[in-house]
Amino acid sequence: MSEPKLPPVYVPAVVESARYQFWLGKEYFIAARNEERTPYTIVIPPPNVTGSLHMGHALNNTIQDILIRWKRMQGLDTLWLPGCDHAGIATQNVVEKHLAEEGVDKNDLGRDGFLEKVWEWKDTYQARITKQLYRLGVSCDWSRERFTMDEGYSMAVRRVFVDLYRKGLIYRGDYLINWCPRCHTALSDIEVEHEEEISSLTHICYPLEDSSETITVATTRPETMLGDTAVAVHPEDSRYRKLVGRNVILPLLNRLIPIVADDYVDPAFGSGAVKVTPGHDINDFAIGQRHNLEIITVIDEDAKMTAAAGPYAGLDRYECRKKVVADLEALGLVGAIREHEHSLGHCQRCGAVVEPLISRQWFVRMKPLAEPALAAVEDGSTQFVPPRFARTYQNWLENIRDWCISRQLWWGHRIPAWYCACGQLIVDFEEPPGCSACGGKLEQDPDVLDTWFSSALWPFSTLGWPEKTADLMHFYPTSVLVTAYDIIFFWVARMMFMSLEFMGKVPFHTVYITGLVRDPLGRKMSKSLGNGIDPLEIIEKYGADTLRFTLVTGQAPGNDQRFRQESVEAGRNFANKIWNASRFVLMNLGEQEEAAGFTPYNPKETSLRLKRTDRWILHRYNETIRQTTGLLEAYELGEAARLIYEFVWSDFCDWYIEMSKYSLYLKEDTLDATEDANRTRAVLAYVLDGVMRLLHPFMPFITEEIWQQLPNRQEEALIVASWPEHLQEHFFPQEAAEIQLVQEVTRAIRNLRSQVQLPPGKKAAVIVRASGKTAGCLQEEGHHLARLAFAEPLTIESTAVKPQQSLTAIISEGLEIFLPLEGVIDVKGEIERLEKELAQQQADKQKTEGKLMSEGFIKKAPPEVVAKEEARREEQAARVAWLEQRLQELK
RNA sequence: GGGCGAAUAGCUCAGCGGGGGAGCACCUGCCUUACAAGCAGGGGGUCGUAGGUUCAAAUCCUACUUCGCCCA
Repeated sequence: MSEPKLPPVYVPAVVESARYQFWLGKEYFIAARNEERTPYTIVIPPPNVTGSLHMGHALNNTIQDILIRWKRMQGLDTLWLPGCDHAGIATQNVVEKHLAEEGVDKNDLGRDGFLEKVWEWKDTYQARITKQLYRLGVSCDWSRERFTMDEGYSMAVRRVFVDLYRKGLIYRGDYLINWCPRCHTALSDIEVEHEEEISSLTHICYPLEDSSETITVATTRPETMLGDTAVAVHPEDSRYRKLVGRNVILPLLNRLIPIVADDYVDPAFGSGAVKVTPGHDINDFAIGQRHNLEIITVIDEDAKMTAAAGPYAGLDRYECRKKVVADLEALGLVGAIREHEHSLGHCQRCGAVVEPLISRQWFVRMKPLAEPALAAVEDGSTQFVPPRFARTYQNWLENIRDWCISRQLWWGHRIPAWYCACGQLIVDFEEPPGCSACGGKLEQDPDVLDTWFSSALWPFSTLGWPEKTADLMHFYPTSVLVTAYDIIFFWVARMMFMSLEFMGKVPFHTVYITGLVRDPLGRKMSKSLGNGIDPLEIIEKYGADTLRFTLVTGQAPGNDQRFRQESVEAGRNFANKIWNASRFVLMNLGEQEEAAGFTPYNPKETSLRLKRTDRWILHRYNETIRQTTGLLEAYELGEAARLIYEFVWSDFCDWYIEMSKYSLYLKEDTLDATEDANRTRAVLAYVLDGVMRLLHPFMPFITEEIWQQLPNRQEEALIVASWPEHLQEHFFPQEAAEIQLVQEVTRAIRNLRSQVQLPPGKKAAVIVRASGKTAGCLQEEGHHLARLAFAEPLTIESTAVKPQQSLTAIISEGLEIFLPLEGVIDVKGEIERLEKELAQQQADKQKTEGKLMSEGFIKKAPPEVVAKEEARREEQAARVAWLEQRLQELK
């Protein structure tokens, strides 16, 4: 063995940054755009430039990197396109807050001055995010990095807007929209988050006109009564049928409003009559439309009461609520006030209670766009992984309402619409020189577009659209989109319909949905809770590979995971295990590099005489390749990682490396011994090389680092090395079964030894009763039993008899193990142990027999299953008989 | 009100029709020359409850219970 080249503990910090620079320098991440090769494209879900990356990003980008690195190794023309999102409201809020801390109001800076500050912010944070992604090890093509407000992208946004407008799919009008009084902008329906809250349900009596009767309505928002323009009842409600068509006098303002009949009203709720405020409630707005009701706006953009609220004008909506209730009480018009749970809309970005308001905004007509998007998922052009998320997507698109896309913000894509004092409206890509009707001066719409309007174009506009660039022609449609389930509506669905509308093709064939990364208690990580875990901290402490491995093994597609310190440590231990296994192999190859006669193992043309253990590990390795590749194809990344873990730790480290020591440490200077050692080194090196390949997508840094130290490399870097293939040459089921037997015998001996607390390392005689091929195999591999179970001297005979005082075990019929223990044996303990095993075996045997007695089973189960049960019965019967006999002998 | 998910070892989770696994934790013994971030051995589960389908159910179906999420 040569001097160790590697330290005994893996220190990620030493290798990671240098490795990333190496990959970058060699331009391995840059997509070749080779027309001959099959493209494989992923566009990154662009992180918001609001701040830094969180665990969700770490998970999401790890998954993308695994897919990209795997496909790159498979020889596909891979492109992973990175970039950031300008994140309209979110970024504007963050920068406003930041400026406020410095005592600066955005209005003092003015629109242009403020935007300058936001651009500075964007530059800082995009750079920070990029650095963080570097640390994670992602292999994005940085030469193609995009931003949702860069020049080309902005052009694409304008093209889409103008095109949709000209097709009649974008319109402007006065409708009830969700207004955030804090952010001072309109929001789309999905930017409103509903929360269940307990509030008061106030019953108010409205006096009828020309009568002393009253009709009672129930509301959680008494202040909106100032804007009521009707009272509605259900048409079938006998209590109120005679009142329909009559008027009530709206208290406080003394307006006359009609009683109308509408199916929407639930007769069982409250009093069965509802007040109708078309200006401040979405359902009331709908009723208003059906009955041609007047719309009165009583709350303004600051959530204060308007002049229409008469004496209440200028009051905040909540102060007004109190005052209205008090005034009504003074008039004796308030009935019961009950506690009531109802859901209340909050602004997604700032948490303020959203106010439904009538406002003039721009909308996208959704029906015609939603239909093809639904069809594409219906016919499988785009598939969700796991498939259940397709239903989420469908439900949303099937019930979709028009999309309010204008935002009263400064940061974002300015709406390409210009107005003239003469009333002319011009929508165009570029600013028109003057009014097309009167030649007058034009003014551009001050509003910007919903961020998601531009994000929806990400899969094609990042590739150069509307130009027909070579990238667009080659890399579109993209392959897989990796994202969390919470933005299926915001982003996935919108990319679908925009891509279908403008590219005529789905943007990706697969949508891989991840769960959320939660804190150890299962709570969502959030700034307000302060329970977030910074991925960078984990990377600094444990390394990026460890973080990646932890995240990917902790997840199953679509399921949330908890991020726990213990799991990270398990990942760290695995990295260290890999490191040390590699150390072992490299240390043993060290002197061999200089020595003559080292033949690297080549499965296609080998002169090496493979031994049973070699064939076994090659067989297992081959199986691992097949299964790993299959799991990756099925997007079961966590399962794939666990499978490799199992192979590396158990098969390779615990068994093959341990067994290899026999060949490597034998210092006999014979031709055979030298050949044996050389062959073992070659196989060790071959399998280690393969393991590095299989693990590379998951743990890129450590694998590249180790791989670079392997001798006889054909390729220049692991990142561009080939993905291992399942080889017919490595199909050795016979040897695999034989070594499995050796393992079972080893474990049985170890188990017997530990019964009597024989210290490991202390040699003890073992007698094995075996015959035929089994005996031959154990005889040949006997040296492993001697090394791994300290079975020395070892006797293997078909006629072996149990020594008087000995512990015994049975592996299978005719394969028995005796551990002679002159004077040491604890008879009572041994009887207990055997009785326990006998009970177990008898129970198992009974179960099997029950199955085989059943006629249905014999008739209907597949023959191979029946055969398996029959074999099991034989085995169990033999064991039971054997155990009974041993117990007899002991008693 | 509609939809979805989860319920499996003490904890965190895989598995999703033919005798239930992992990591951590626990018990016992080991500083064995790759690794104590390790090695070897061990204990521990009527797979939420009740029905059903099937020769066969943790796995498929139905209902229910608890928890969580999404939509209205």
